[in-house]
Amino acid sequence: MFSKSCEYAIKACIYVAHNKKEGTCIGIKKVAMGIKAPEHFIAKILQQLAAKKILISVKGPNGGYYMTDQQLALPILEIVHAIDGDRLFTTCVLGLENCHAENPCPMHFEYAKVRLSIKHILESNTILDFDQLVMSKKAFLTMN
Amino acid sequence: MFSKSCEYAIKACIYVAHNKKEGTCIGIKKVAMGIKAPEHFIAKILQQLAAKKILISVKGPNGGYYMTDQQLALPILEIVHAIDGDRLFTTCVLGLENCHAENPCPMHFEYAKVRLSIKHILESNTILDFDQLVMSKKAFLTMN
DNA sequence: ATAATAAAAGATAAAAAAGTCTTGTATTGT
DNA sequence: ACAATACAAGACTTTTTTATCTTTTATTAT
Repeated sequence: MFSKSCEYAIKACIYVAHNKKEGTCIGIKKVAMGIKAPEHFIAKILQQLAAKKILISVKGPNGGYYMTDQQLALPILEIVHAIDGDRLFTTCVLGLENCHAENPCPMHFEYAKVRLSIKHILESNTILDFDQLVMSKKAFLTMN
Repeated sequence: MFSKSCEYAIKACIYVAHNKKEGTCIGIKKVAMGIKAPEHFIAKILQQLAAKKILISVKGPNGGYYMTDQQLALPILEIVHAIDGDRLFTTCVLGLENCHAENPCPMHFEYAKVRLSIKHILESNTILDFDQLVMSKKAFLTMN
């Protein structure tokens, strides 16, 4: 479904979202620990997300990453797009080069519905939504 | 979603299904061409499928693979299971080690529904069903 | 100014997945 | 029996993905 990078990206955003006060940063090391991701790997992902304006980076002592209220309100789909592009919604489930309604693979139409419901999940949930689930311990980013 | 091997496996089964008369085989080369898959790669996949009794292999001249009526009636899910195991239905969409209802990731419950509808597609369509779609040109295994 | 901190960036390495090649073995038509 | 055919099996290579390491640059507190 998602690339490993994208999984980390979603979890990292939720984790950064925990620090809501604007201007207060959370460093890479804490993020990496908090979501159990390799530090240098997550560093690159956060850079990409910052480049796509999904979060804000601050250099220097007490630097790190944070999110504005507007960014917190972004749907999870934005993160997926930033990291994996649109391959999730465009590549054929059976690997056909250019699978579409006029030249469909046997699963095309049935899978199209699945794709829509995935899209709906990613569109209707914001980063803040998932953060609140985690804050209220209704969901988790790691295992206990 | 599926591994490349699994994509090929599904297409190969549908292609082999075209030859319905029991005892009449289709060789690896024809299968590979018919679904545009690398010959040696598809060979291994067909071996795995034969080992799992999803199709039958025949050695020697005029040998190859064929399917019985019972095998034609198998749901696509059987192929997926044979090649990819159950990872599609068990691994967490956000990569958590052991994501379940008591320790769910933020997407767990919503994605569970998606998973069910994927499972439903794979259970309710047999190899023969997809073969008939292809035979009647309502679906394709390659691009035109 | 200087030292400490932390992200940025690029190079490198390890692991996994996908694809290829070679050799072996069974089967069948002649 | 023999040669041709075709699957079987394992080794090997390539590509892609994931992860790590090193150096650079920017920022800030002292």
